[in-house]
Amino acid sequence: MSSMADARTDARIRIAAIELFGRHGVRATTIRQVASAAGVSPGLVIHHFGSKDGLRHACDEWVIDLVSDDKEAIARGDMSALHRLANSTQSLAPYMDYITASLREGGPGADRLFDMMCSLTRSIMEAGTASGTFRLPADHDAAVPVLVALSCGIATFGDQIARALGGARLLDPEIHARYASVMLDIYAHGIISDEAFVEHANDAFSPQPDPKDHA
Amino acid sequence: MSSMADARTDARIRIAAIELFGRHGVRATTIRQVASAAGVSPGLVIHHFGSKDGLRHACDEWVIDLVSDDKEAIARGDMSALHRLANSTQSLAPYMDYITASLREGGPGADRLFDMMCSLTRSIMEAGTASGTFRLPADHDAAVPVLVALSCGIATFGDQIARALGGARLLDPEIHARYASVMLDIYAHGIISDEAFVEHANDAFSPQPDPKDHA
DNA sequence: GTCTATATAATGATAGAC
DNA sequence: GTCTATCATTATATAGAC
Repeated sequence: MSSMADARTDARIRIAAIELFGRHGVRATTIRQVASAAGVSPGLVIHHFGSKDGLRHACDEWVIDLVSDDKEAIARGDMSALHRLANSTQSLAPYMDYITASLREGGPGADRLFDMMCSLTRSIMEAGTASGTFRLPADHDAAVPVLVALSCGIATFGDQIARALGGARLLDPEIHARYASVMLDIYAHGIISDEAFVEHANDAFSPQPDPKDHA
Repeated sequence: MSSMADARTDARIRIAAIELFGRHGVRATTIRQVASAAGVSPGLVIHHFGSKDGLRHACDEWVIDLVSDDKEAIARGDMSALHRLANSTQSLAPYMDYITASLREGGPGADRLFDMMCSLTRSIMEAGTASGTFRLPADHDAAVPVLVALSCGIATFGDQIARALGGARLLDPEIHARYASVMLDIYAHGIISDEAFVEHANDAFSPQPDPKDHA
């Protein structure tokens, strides 16, 4: 249950990798850094995981299992829709940096991870829609990945939000209070108020690729 | 106005860099790749920009100026709020990959770029709120960077959205139509319908850092 | 301004001792 | 299982010719 003092060696390496991959990105993290953080030699990392790519694959699998377990646990419990969302958000929070880093890196592990995030989000949102707490757009298949991408955007660029508010981390109490309030407002009421213009608003989300450069 | 056939050499290098940095990330892109794409030798890239970091800085400055010009042009024109949003979205579309890549890399250029995106977004949203088209949350200082982060999330993870819908690119017509429809729905009506639970919903966006690991 | 050749540093991965 | 030592590759950056 504790950090990684009593964990098996391969688990310690994996924990250190998830931490560093999440913080600096997969590519920017070296095997030496992971080994150092785990308190082992670089050679041992290769011994256990075969290669850096093998290490990343192991991290992907571990996080995918975590999200999967999360989804099943939430499905079993009899919480309210908002409680389900809060539960999964808090449970995944320590790994959102890794999740978004892995998604950015791409590859089969990233795809399966995104799909699993969608699966979790769908089960939460559909249950909440049925109970009247949430209001998922009719096209569930499209709405779910969009919501996941929006949420990953917050996780990826949260530090910039914090800095724009004069802080360092989105989780700093004062910063986070303002963020949560705004986020709730947006998700509860939207930001487009004039319904008369809604039918014309499609253009706003249609960045047609412009063949001409601005050079 | 055309791509980069008739551009000055340093401009060609910068254009190629923005393209490759945006597509594969700054770190994953090598000077050799940029030089090859620009049709010059690796040494010439260094000659013009001093270092890879100098090249990235030049790209940042160029894109910052672009966003700045965009903001001023939009402020001058007498378009509707939705037209303003659509205009800037389309104008920035070819550079969103670079913008998000640079933001992820961090550093002073990234910070100034994010601030400029906020400045553009604020001017659009505040004008639209005044005219009744948009409904920006009361805490503008917090709402604006959140909206920028959400928008950057779509740009960063758009390929995953497309893949989840059976396509390859978010800009593919059928895929994009569904995305735009869902996005408009979310931004027009929100996704939380039960206002009675809104006051308890703060938890849903409060991922309190859990000191315990799941290992 | 542009190129080729090269120095230097860092990284992923291997080999073999303990 | 774990380490040290090392190889091979790749990348940034330099030096100097044209």
